[in-house]
Amino acid sequence: MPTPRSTPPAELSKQYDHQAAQDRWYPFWEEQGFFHSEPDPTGQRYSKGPFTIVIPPPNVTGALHLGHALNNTLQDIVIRTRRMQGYNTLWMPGTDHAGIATQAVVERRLLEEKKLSRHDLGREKLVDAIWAWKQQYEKRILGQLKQMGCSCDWQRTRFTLDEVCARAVRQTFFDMFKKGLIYRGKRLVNWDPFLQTAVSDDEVFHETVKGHFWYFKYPVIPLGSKGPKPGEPTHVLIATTRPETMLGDTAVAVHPDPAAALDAAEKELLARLAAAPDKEKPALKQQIDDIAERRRTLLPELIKLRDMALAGRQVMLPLLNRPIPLVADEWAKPELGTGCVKITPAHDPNDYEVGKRRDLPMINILNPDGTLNDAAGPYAKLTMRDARKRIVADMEAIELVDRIEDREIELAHSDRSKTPIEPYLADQWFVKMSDHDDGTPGLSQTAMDAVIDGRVKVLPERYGKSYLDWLGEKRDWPVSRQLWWGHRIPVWTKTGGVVVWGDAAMEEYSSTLKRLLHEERIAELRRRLADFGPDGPGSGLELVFYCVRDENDTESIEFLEKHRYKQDPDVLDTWFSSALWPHSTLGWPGPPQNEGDPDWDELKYYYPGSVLITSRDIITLWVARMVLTGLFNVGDVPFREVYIHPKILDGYGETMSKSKGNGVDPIDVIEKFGADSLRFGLAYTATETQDVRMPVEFECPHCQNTFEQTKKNRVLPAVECPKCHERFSTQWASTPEDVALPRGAVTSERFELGRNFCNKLWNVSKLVITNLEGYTPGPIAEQDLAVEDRWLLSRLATVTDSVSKALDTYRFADAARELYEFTWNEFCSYYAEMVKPRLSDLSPQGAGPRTTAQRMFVHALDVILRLLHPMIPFLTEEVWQLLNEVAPERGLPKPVSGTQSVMIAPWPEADLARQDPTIEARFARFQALLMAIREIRSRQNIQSKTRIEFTARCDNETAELLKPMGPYFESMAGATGVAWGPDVTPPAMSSHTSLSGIDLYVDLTGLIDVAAEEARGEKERARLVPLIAAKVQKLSNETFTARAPADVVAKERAALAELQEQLASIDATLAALKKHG
RNA sequence: GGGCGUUUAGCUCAGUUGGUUAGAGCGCCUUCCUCACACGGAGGAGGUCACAGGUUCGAGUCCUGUAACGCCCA
Repeated sequence: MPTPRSTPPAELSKQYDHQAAQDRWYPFWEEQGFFHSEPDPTGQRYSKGPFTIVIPPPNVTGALHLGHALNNTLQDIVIRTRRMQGYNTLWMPGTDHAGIATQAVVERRLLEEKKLSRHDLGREKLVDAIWAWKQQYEKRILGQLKQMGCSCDWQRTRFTLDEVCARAVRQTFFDMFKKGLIYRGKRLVNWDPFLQTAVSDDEVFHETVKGHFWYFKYPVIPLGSKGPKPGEPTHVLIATTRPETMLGDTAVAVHPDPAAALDAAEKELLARLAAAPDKEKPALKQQIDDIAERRRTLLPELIKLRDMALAGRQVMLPLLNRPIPLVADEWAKPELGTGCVKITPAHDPNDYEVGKRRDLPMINILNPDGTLNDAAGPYAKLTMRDARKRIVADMEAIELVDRIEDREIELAHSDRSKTPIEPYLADQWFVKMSDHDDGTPGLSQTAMDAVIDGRVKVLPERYGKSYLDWLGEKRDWPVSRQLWWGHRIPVWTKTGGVVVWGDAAMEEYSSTLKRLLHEERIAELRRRLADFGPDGPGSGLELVFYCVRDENDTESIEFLEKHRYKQDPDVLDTWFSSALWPHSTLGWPGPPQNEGDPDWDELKYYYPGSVLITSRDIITLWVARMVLTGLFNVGDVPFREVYIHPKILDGYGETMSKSKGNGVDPIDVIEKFGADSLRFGLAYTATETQDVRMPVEFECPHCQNTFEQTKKNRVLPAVECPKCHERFSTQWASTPEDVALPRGAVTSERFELGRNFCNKLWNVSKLVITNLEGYTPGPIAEQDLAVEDRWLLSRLATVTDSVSKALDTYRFADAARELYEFTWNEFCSYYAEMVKPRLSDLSPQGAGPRTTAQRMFVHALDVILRLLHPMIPFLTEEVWQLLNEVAPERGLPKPVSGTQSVMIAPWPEADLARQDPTIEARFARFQALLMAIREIRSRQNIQSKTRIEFTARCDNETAELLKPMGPYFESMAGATGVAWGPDVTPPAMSSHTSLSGIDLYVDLTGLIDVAAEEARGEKERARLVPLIAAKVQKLSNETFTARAPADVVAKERAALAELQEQLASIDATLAALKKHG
């Protein structure tokens, strides 16, 4: 593809056309192959070696939002910078299948649109439907990334469910299984009865709902037939918010030392009371009184019950008439409720712990669909809700309900289906995270060590702590999900019926197995069989687990299935495949087996990656797991550095999300402001703090008016523009009339900064380009450099150096701010203005300076473009291509040909030898004087066309420095300097400003507004007098002069002298004005 | 309950190891559509740096406590 033509210079528009640049240059980059990387193991092409980033794969549940835009912009800035710096850069892109989230979205639509459940549809068809969704959103997401300008290696795009990733998942599971790091066990999970799957803790939200506390009496079973012992309670009183769970009760607990527990609770309350603010005191006192009351009324009975528990006594579970033990356990808090608590180990997390401690049976009363199972006896097949009604009624009928209280309850809901969660005991697969029995580090510890010893650096550092805290708990990782969309667990299980264990049975199989399978797998099978003796694991029904490594090992699978082994129906947690992302995408466990698989060399060349850039909410779920699987599978960390960037919040400090309606679609921003503005705006806000607030606004599609998005209007399906009063639709539009309205974009004014900056850069580029007539490339002789040239080269060296350093250390905002300041306030406001006279001097004697000016101007722009390219790639490319036409060879000290694209241009080197503090100081004086003249013009209301004259009283040295700047005062302030030096006489009618070391007088004969001058003088006086007083006091403080460093004291003295000088000269001016007035 | 963070101009944010008179963008006011740019130029107003103590010659910056807000974990 030939290089597309930029717009011809003569036709350059006043405003930067971002759309045209994006359309022109992205395809160009892609087709030139600039995004693609190939391994270069010998280092022939890239002496600096590889620089690798793997994308945090966005999930295919929905389109990208602004948080993704930030994440990917920062990655692109890093990768583009490194590419220009000469690294062999690979940015590995792809998407994540996000099992539960995606399946939930598709299921919900299925239900809404076709009134079908997943069971109506069946596994295969549902999975097909989800794949169709995935195709649609993957395309959308990758399209969004491209519109943002992301320079990913698209040829390598991966998806966490594709063949390459699946192979890695199977191999990892197999290896962990073989090493005994994966096991199956019972665990209480958050069961979503609607979706019929376990959901993780992260997918649960709590909501306060109105509920009740039911007080039930469980009869004590008397000893023998004589009835209760004298003084012994006949009933135990328990309170519950979920009466239906009593069907699964297997004990009632009482505290083992209720007196001590009350004392401890009281002591804690007293301590809190002592420290509490007054307004909280009454409530605490009330609680303390309550404990005293309990000690009198409740404690004797609790002690009796405790003794009965220790004696092994039982109570009768009403309705089911099942004897259950009284147990002594700390979970029963004597300061709360009735002091006794029913224990339902299979349906409550705390009770589950009690059950494990006290070795209680765990009775599951729930079917996966949320109805009760046979364990519920007469209540089987009822829903939980119906069962509750029946049970309460039945308990009342047998007079075992003591009382019912109203109460607010924190009820867990599934984030995916919005239905209440049922705690549910289920078989789950786990990855063992704790250390090994022999004391060697387990998976958690290896990942912790990598951060502790610095093999992985977490930035900003504080996030290393959350990583270590979380891993430090070494909690086993539950990896099964009862879903249909995901990596199926590669374990075949033989259940029920045929009970097979021990060597005899093994013999029966081994001859067949030997023919079919690897030796090591047989050994593994044998070991497992031996481990599972007659008592092991679980109920004894599931006995043999067989893990098949290779999905295509149809022989093994057929063999297993012929012998009535069944594959586990569950799939793996999405994070299991995401954890492998940094090495699976590079072809682990290679070498390649199928045509098109990534070459094994790639892992060797690109792994470990250089940096992972992500946001803080997945440090634990994802980052930690990538580190541990990387170490486990590859033997090395997945990346050297982790950079955590801030989160984007809306104007109210709330997380942006589609469900709140405050989400900003990056595409809306791109359409309105351009991708460059989006990127620059995001980089500008990416500081080291945790959050970025971004006020959100609607844009009316009728009149383009923008107005604030509020908590009220952001949930409306249609909004009326407050200006033109026309209506437009939002993301919530659903009725035909709302949908028919034009859609209003949701953006943020924060991106105006980026747009304005781009426009400024565009225009100064235009200025350069249109002034290059007759340009010839060549070096510049030192003596030909003007003051502003040397100043700019000095600044350019400094800026190049500090921007490079900022980008190296992920200080994106610093880099963006510095480039903004430099480009706008120095390059545009000063250099461009100062170089104009030379450029427009077409006389023969002007030819030399003009040539120098052109070479300088184009060089500076060239460097600025390269420094800004990673942040604003499209605009810089557009201008780069224009420069390639009008000044194909350019640059200092020696011109070189502009590269085919700015994205492959070399990163600017800071020429620190050009830093010149003297010239910068001189320039600063010039700027101060210039601004003072402008200020006088303004306060005297002098027309811009009116020329003025000024006199500067200063020392000879300053005069010599500033005199040569005369022409710039002419061109930039319309002012002529008529006299310079210590002995000048101010004009009779003049306006005066006192600067440090310079008294400026602007001749205002016939112009002066005396009142304005007096006002100004008085104002200055009012400002200076207290400053001087403060300084005098400071310097008369002997401890200050004695203890502060000498240079600080000297500085203060000098400052005081100067202030006093300024005050004196203002006083003189005021006196003169009075005389005239 | 534990951890992390934030609190600086009307709004959104900078402010490096404590050291001149605390900065920017937007908004606001005045003025100018002058041949790169009104998405612009020139000028201006606006802050007891959340609060209370402490360390120090000196605190927006360091320490302690308080309050409000946010995020993560339990």
